[in-house]
Amino acid sequence: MFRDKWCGELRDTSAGSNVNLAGWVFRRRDHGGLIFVDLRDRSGIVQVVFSPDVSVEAHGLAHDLRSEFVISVQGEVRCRPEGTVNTDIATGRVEIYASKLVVLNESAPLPFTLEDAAEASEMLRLKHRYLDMRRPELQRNFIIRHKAAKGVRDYLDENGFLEIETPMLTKSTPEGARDYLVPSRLNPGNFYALPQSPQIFKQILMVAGMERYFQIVKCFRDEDLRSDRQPEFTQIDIEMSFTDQSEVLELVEGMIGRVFSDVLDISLEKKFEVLTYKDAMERFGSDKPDVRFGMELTDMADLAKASSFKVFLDAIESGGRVKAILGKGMAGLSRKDVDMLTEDAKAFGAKGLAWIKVKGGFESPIAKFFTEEIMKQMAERVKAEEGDMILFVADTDSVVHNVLGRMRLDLAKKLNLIPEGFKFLWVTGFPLLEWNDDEKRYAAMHHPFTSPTDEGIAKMLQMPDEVFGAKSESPELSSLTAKAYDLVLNGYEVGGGSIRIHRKEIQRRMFSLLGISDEEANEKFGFLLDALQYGAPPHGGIALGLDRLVMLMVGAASIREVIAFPKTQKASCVMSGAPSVVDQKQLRELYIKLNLPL
RNA sequence: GGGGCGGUAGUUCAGCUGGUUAGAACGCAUGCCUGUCACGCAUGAGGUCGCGGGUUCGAGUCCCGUCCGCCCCGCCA
Repeated sequence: MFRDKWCGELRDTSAGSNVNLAGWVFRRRDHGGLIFVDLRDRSGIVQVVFSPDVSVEAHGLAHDLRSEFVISVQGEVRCRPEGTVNTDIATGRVEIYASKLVVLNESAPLPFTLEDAAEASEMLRLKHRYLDMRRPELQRNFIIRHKAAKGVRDYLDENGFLEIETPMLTKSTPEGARDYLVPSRLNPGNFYALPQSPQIFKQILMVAGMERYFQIVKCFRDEDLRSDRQPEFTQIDIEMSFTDQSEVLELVEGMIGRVFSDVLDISLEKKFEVLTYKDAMERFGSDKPDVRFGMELTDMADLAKASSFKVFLDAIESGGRVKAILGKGMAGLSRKDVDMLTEDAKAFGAKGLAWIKVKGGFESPIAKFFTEEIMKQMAERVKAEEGDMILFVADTDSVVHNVLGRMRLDLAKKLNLIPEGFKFLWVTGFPLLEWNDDEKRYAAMHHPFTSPTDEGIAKMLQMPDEVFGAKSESPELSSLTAKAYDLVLNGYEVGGGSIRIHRKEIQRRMFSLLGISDEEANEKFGFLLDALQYGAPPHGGIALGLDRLVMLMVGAASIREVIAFPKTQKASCVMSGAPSVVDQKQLRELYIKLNLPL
């Protein structure tokens, strides 16, 4: 036995007792006569004193200790002498007088310091992730991640859910993200796909009468990375039978509430705020708005109409919008600052940015197009006060919302308007379909198994066949709403789900609506369609992004801080070197010939 | 596919309009030190300035290309 106590648990109540500890040398302070070592294990740090008065041998050995040597120590816990207590650490009232020291392993000098003060570059941290993970911050992240996952399991278990595994080697399906493919040796020329989510399998588990399923499971999507997106990530995947939207929301609210209270000791509001997709877009210009602060998008069309500003008038004339946000305290911005804002707006897709400063009257290049009275009403509507600035975008509906939605976030960050805390939000009533202008077809906004609303189903069943697979956008189809819902936390989408289609003929109609022929549907999704004809119960569910949720819980800026071995933006692992070339032999076994670009 | 930022000692960085021997702090090594806790003191070692090419009498610095990392757009049902 190497140890009988953890470093971080020692208090003055243990004074006088003999303990065995094991861990890493965090810091060594060698005074010649006395040597102090901060010994670290996962639980924390405790000071070990090596004195020739206690053990000449241990003291001699301690001279050669270096950072991150692995040692075990036997010694007496003593209260520290008057005036030497360290209030910065939990164990600061005691120290261990070492009677025995064993060096279990030495360590080469580290490529970077483990002290949090000087952060190493992320690449270096990832290359030596085993060192990075020794840092208390990362240890805390993984403890919280573990507790969150455990809270989820406990809660779902108590609510009658069964954790059931689904295959990792599965079938490539059209729609959605790019698949990671795995060649099949036994079936030359054929490939498995790694799951983008267990969607179809969990629906089939409902047909199988499992009624309540969950899984904490890796999913894979071969798309470009972001600070909140990794090619492999973990979902809390949930599906239940005989359910409806409100029951799913209630379940998740309970689960999240439980996790936040268990793990962070934070009690959330019992019911989360609910916004429709339409309201979210109108008010915040985003389907995943951060609602911790206001700065809402304000419609200015009626007032803009009363102006002689052609840009505004044209936008309204052609069915577009004129909306504004309030730039709190931004009237002092220089010409250059405003130019930069305009560049931002253009980068987000706007043709330009109009503005009015409230600065002892109204100051604006477009002031001449407005009466004083109109500008006064505009200012009142966005609650602009002296020193503020009103920012306008006029364009199509989607451009206005996208640009102002992004600027709202950007400016709020710059102006420090976003309060700390956790604000959950449901976004519901998503459109069922999204027109893809490049491919001249509709795509499912959520996924093709999402149920339309009841009215939507009725409409769909009545629509003439010509509507399906239409090559142009149809107002009828665009207005269909889905029984889908997203869970948003502080501006991040942390979950999404829906009530599913459980009747075969509706699923078939859905496929044809998406321009997927009966033949293709049978080939790609035949197993689901088959299953649906044998008494599939009504069902629905949700999937939550565990990585994102934990990232927000620990206050990290990137998902990589809560993943043990994350990948870089080029989806490589700098520690293992994956991905890498493989032997010709391996390729031959798989009947694969490379065709690389020059 | 596109935009932006970065790559100099083991680490974090500085290095101006091109100019002598490329610096600092921390870390590392050796020695001294019995109350430190970012211990202190003394001495010392340590550099392919990401890589390749070009301009120039001369390139860490300018130009072109390329690789890598980060942020964002597109993409992510």
